[in-house]
Amino acid sequence: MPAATSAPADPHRPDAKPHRRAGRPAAAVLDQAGITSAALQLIGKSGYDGFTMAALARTLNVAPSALYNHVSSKRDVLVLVQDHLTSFVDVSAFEAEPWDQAVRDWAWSYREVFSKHTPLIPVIAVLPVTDAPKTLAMYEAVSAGFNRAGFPEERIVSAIVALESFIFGSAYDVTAPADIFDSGSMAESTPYFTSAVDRLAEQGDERPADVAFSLGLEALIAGFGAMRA
Amino acid sequence: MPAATSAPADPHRPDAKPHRRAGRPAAAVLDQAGITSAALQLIGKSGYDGFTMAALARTLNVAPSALYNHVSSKRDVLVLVQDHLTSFVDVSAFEAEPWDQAVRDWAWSYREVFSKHTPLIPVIAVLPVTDAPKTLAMYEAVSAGFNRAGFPEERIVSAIVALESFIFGSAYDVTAPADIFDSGSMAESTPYFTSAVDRLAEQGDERPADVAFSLGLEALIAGFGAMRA
DNA sequence: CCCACTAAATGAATGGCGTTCATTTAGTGT
DNA sequence: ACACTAAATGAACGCCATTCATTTAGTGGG
Repeated sequence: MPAATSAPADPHRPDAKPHRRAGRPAAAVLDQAGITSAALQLIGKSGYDGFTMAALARTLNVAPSALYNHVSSKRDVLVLVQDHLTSFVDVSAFEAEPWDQAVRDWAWSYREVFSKHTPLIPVIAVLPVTDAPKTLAMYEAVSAGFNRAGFPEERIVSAIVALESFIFGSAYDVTAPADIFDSGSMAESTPYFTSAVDRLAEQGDERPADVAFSLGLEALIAGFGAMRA
Repeated sequence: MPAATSAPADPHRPDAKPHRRAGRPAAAVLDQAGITSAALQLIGKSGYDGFTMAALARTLNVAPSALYNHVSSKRDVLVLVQDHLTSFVDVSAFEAEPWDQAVRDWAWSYREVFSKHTPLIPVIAVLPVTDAPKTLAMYEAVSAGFNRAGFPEERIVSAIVALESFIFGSAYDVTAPADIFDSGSMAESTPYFTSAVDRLAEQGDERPADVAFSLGLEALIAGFGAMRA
């Protein structure tokens, strides 16, 4: 049985090889890194609908069943992709900017990355950090930033969870159709809402999803910022 | 072709029948309301994994293909279920409580309902309101409450969207495993985060998801509350 | 009264999916 | 040269949503 996703290699010792009791065939066509990048490519080209184990195997010139020597399920592949994507989330501001700006930069970057991968959100949201080392690394960077900014330690995790929840929900908004709030023929029975929608449309040309995200994010930053020592 | 979900019957005239040019068979075993309630029951009993068109048809004593006379896809059924569930979200506080308490009550109720139905969230989040009359009614009640409280009209929709995003993301948290933040063997390489997780665990016995939700919600309420006239 | 018309239900078929498994292939250390 | 093993194969399996030609059974108009 191959190493499962839940026991990833220690990134600090990439040479570390699992204990083996006999010879190992050299010509390994497949490995988790290769599967991950092929999956990411395939998703980029065909979307999540076109992302099937058969299609993934085809891009790797391999039989579908061969994948199961390196991965225990399709969900496993999604977890690998998710963790890889998380390394694209920019946490650098936590070492260069004041706390509020760091949170802002991180949150926008986080939403940006996953708004193109909303089918992963149900997976991420309930995934133990043990199964996602790069995600864990992101949490570490953010936690360190909160700590450095004098944020009360017992609330750090809750604040991150709250921010993340808002970010995930907002990632969906980005993909919503532009006319999602058009009440159409029922407009006359919903005067308050219809009027509010019209007023929004009159506003600047900024994307509605961006306006809502900014509004909520600034409220969260202000509210949490007041908790610092 | 049967009436689609996107053209629901006017709730104010339940007797209104679509124009027909010839006789209509009386023994209609199936209709959208029956399908919706059967679907809800089935989901309650078997979860979303057990919710298949075949299983749904079985509970209605009907062939799977018969469903397609009343519904155009499985997604359509999910939309019906979603809209029905939304009528369980409590918006009454907007007519009885001050604005901040009304938002609080509504948000907790909203999260409560959909935390048991997270597979619907990807559907709701991008669903045009036209296809979901009860959801539209909820927006109307909330908009009216914001208006009455002196909230600037051009920001009402953005505020609701932000709150909703936070609620949807938080609904996932409720279903996450308790040990989701256990960094396990990698604890020593993530000292800040591990320490923050430990500190959280030392706190009261309130569910972590509830603490995070409360933290974020209060920040949003405070931030948005300051915008009122 | 019955006939033309229709909505609704049927059951078989389709194509795709994720996954399993017995088997084969091909390197490796002893 | 042999024992051992990881990895790849290809054929199956069961399940899924959906389609479609056909049948069933009511109804209003003549």
